[in-house]
Amino acid sequence: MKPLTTPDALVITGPTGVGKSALAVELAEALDGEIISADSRQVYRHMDIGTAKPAAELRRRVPHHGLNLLEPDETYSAGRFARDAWATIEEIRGRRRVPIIVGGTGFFIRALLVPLGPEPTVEAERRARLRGVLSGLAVDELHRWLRRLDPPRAEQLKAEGGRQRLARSLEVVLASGRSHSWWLGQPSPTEALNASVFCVSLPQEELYRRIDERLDRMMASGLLDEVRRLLERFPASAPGLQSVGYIELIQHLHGDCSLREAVDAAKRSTRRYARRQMTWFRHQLPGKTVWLEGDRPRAELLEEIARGLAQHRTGE
RNA sequence: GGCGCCGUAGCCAAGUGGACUAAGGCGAGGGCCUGCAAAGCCCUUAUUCGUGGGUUCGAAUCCCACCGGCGCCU
Repeated sequence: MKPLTTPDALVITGPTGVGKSALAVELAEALDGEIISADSRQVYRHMDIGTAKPAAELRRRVPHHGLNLLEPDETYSAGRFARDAWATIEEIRGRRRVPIIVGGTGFFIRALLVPLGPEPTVEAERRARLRGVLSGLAVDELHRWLRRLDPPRAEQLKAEGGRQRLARSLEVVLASGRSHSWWLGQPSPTEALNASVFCVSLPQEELYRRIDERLDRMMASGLLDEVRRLLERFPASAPGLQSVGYIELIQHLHGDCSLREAVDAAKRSTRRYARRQMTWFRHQLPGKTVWLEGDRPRAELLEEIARGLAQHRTGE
């Protein structure tokens, strides 16, 4: 019997430190799959320890895609991720293998599940100039401009907009001559990925414990040296370096705090990040997402995933 | 034993009689999200100022006692 709705891919997500990478590799081995990373930091080269990039040993066992795409001074985006991931998914399917998307960047994953709309094309130079101008404006100024150029969007962002989203909306209007609201109303040119989504979670206390331990391990593995080497080649303001762990250690290397303080701060930031991820997952992941308890034995998790897949097949 | 200083939220801390129905920071918790997402944002968090009395129209603020901490003296 040919399944009616075989998923085109699997998605394994969850907060940082729950153990997605190792689980994904075992899953890939069991399913004859390949892994696509959905992680906004692991796309950067030279940032291995602090981004908890899957170890060489894991990468030898299963092909990993989406890692080491950029230099730390380059920027990536959800849209670009979706395009890259789609291309890779098709390649993997062409090999008659199973694409397994693994990562904690919720927005990237959602860009696959709920495709982003069309985007105005802007030449890089013009866009950079626009961003430069917009970044010089105060938040309320941005909001005033948006209210004039795209009232509905200004209304949406009003309460809790934030400069980045306000600037994005203005950039779209200014570059395309059409309001961001208009763009948001356009149907998406790409189809939604038909995937079974699994989210691994852990009781908060346990997750925090693992995060702290992992940071100590990162330090023992030479995270400080990694950061030092990065600073020799890139400015501290490079997009890739705006990452949990790196920010704090850079502060220490700049002499702003002791190493101990930096490590403690890095642990706190990671915990806060994990918390934000959980909030996002709770509300933004599809309703049919299967939640897995990360402290259960891996074999049980694999079984549960298999059950989830069977359910997906029967169309449930 | 005597003298002095201090005691405000989980932590740090402002306020030293009336707009305090007690700043701010950290931490913690919750939330937002259509191309920077490990980003960018929003909200909540002391019915009460060590305890008990007193003075006063009014006290975190003044007085007394006690408790706790710190320092100095003997």
